[in-house]
Amino acid sequence: MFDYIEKQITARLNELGWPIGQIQLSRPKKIENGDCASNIAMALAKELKRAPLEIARELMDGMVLDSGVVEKYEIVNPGFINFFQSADYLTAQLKNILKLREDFGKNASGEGQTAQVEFVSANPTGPLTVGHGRQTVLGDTLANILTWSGYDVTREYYFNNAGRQMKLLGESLKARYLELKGDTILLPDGGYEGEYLIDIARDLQQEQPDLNSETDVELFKSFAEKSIFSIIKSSLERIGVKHDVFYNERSLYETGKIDEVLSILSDKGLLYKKDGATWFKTSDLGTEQDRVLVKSSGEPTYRLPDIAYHREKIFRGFDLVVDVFGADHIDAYPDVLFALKVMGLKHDHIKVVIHQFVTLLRSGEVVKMSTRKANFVTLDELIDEVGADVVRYFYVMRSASSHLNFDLDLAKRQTEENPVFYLQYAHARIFSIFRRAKERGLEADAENADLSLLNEELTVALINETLGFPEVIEHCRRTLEIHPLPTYLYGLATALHKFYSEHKVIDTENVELSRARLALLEAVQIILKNGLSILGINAPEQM
RNA sequence: GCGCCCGUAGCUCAGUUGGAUAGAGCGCUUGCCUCCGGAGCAAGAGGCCACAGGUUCGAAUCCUGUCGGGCGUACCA
Repeated sequence: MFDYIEKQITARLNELGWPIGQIQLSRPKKIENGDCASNIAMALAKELKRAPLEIARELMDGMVLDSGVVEKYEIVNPGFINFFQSADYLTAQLKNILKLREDFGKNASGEGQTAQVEFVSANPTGPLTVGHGRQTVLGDTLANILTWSGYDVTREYYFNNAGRQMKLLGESLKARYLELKGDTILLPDGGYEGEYLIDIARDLQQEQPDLNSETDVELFKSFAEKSIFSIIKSSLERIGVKHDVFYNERSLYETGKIDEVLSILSDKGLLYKKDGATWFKTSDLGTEQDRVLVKSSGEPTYRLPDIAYHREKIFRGFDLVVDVFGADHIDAYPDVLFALKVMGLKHDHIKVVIHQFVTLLRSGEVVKMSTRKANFVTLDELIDEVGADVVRYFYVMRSASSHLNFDLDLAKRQTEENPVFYLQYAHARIFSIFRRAKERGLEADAENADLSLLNEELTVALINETLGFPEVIEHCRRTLEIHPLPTYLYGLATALHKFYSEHKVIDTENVELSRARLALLEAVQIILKNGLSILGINAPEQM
């Protein structure tokens, strides 16, 4: 309907020889203002130097509107043109949902294009924490949205299993291992204190009981990496996330990509040596201080492989690249983009989604989290407490750019009045009605149902609500924000519950009306299921 | 100091590219089960959209400044 009206207005503007700017159509909040509103008359008022109402009248006079789509229109103060959709249009849309079913909501905006979403990317130094969890769910859900928009999506996990931190990890495990053998060995300075390393040390002892203080730390390091990665992958699996590619930073060294970047930047005159380190002139970018790319020890900082990695992403030819980072990485990406730019690479298609921190509250107290210290809460523990569905929903129900307060006590208590259950209940409730209808010999049958019977206020409101689904998906894709989806689904569930309270669906005295209402419920059920599947949440048929 | 994010009901948060009388959940007050699942619905109270200017037909939304909170500002990742 929006497309149709936009087309008609454009045609009419051409006819009148008026300027065609951006035609903004919106869905009015109040039903008395119709189903689609245009502000075009007000927008043109200045340019045409005429009153908006007058412009609206001239525009609309002589406009031909298909009565199968638009039933009527009104021109109201201060110059809105409000369009009211026809009942035929509404029922046609409903039929469309029932025809498309699990494809309803998909669009072709990314058709034939590839997208890569990089998320999690935690180095294997410890289990995933509550903080990683947000990124995990955000990234996976974004990937789902892109899939629904037609993209061929690659989910990627970038990691580094070399360098100082991993060495510290190996040393920490070695200390724990020797500790189990009765030695009193202190953890290395800045080492990893988490209890998970004690468990891993125990496993190692089982497998290889004869290691000692002479054993090369490399052995401990690689055992720790293997063990922790398996813990991480199991967490990801529990929450329904599966990466297509695990990209090892080391490969960038082995294939010489790191050196290539250094030599290109050097040729551009953007590198210089100081105090034994190699510096990158980022001051052109506006940073106060230049950044170190290679430490005086000869080891690169994280920035250098990050640049090389993103250069590879460009070479790999993705049409869209999405990086999901936590707010603590906010300073890294401008450097990377700057480096790509000076290397003459186009990077407009690289989008960065930054999410703010998760504050975890337990018994009203803020739990500070640090992987190296022992006092963190893992994603696994969170899933144990509230379940994967609740975890996934809570992580995406808020805007990524807002801080997320995750109150564990509340999340547990909310097993009774949780928005997740509200949505799942709506879905289950529909199935319950279907089961009961079947007992009475009634089934949803859109082909033969007389959908024009669906004309009561709450019923029309519910149908209208269903039509918004594709718009929400499209909006999520465009903005790379996903919280509008849970918000939308919640509203749909509310519209359903309201409809349910007002109208009895199964009425053996009125089979025609029952059929039509069952068809409507089926449409709602399809959308709930589609929406929940994008969120990675179960849509139960009974609870 | 500088950069990014946030500031909307008692609390947690929505509010599509600027639109019409700013919304929801929780909590509080009060109704609705002989009836398809009450994990629900209805009604009520609760607001100077942090503050001050500006842009315009029109601002919670855009611009500037101020105040408050978070994150960063490493030869850690």
